Amino acid sequence: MRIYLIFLKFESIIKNMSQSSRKILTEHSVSITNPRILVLEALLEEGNPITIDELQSKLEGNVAKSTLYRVLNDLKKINILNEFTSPDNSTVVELILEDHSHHHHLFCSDCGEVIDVELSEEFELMLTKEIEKVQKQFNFEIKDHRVEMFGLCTEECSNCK
Amino acid sequence: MRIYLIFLKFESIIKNMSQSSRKILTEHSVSITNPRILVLEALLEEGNPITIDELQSKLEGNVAKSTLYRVLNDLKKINILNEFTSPDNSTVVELILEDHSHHHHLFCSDCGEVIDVELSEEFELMLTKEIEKVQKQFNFEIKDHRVEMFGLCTEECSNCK
DNA sequence: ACAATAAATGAGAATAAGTCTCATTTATTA
DNA sequence: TAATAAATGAGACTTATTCTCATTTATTGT
Repeated sequence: MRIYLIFLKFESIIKNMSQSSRKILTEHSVSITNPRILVLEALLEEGNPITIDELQSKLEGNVAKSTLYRVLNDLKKINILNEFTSPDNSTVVELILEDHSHHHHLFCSDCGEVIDVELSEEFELMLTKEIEKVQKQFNFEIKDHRVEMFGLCTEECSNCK
Repeated sequence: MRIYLIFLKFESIIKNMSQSSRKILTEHSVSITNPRILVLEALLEEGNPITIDELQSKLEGNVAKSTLYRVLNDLKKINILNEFTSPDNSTVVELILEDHSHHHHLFCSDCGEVIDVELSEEFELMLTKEIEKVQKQFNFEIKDHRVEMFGLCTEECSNCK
């Protein structure tokens, strides 16, 4: 009975992933296709920034390479995908979910993991003020910003294998 | 006479570039070769982050492509070159000079220019505190950080063409 | 200053990430 | 459900970067 309940819960998570994916696509008036659902599911399941390589292996050959890149570009176009480069020069990709607020990135130079980090409101406020100064100084209109932190996970770090 | 003095000054800047380049190489016990001097001179002359493409055209074919990449890797190894990727995915490179203090980057999504930005001491202090918190939270040893700002230069911006 | 040795270079081949093409398949809509 | 437009897969193509190897250049000890 217990196991059955766990199974039900698990199944509903899977179902939700697929439903969330579909919802995301319709909300952005993008046609619902299998590769798009698979890519979105993989990204939702990961829930963290992920390299293209990792994404490709998650997809287990179910989406052609050309299609994968096309789908990622589609997601970028509707502004729900963030793409950046890790210090070891691999392309990292992550879904921008409404409920996942503004965040920054922590890179482990050892295992390559990328971790989402939220900084204090107090800090963000101060950063906003700094950015205003920079805008004036350089006559820029700053649209976005990001703090990147580089380091090493220590032995006990649960985020790294 | 005036022109001659200007010429002398100009010549001494050039001479200094070459001498600085040599100094940098000897200080890091890296053998002094023509391509290395040419690349260092180009980077010193630029004084700002520069894309590989721009660097290549500055070198006017005087350094082979393979050598250019090798020299850049040499400079990275001795920790005097910083490499990162701009939002439009081109590789950007910049010399780390002792006198050029800790700084951040401002990217123009329009013209692609990358500008070095220093933020206030007050802000850096606060960021350091935030980073300490992150270190504890994720059991990380954070070695470096960087604030990236993305935006558009306005029409009057002197940094963009 | 010079010869011997080790290191660096140039040219182009090799690799890998990402894009493009085009014939086929799939989704949308009327 | 058929017609049409859009998306896909397979692999060719492009471009950034690395690698290879024969030749050139720098370094070192004499």
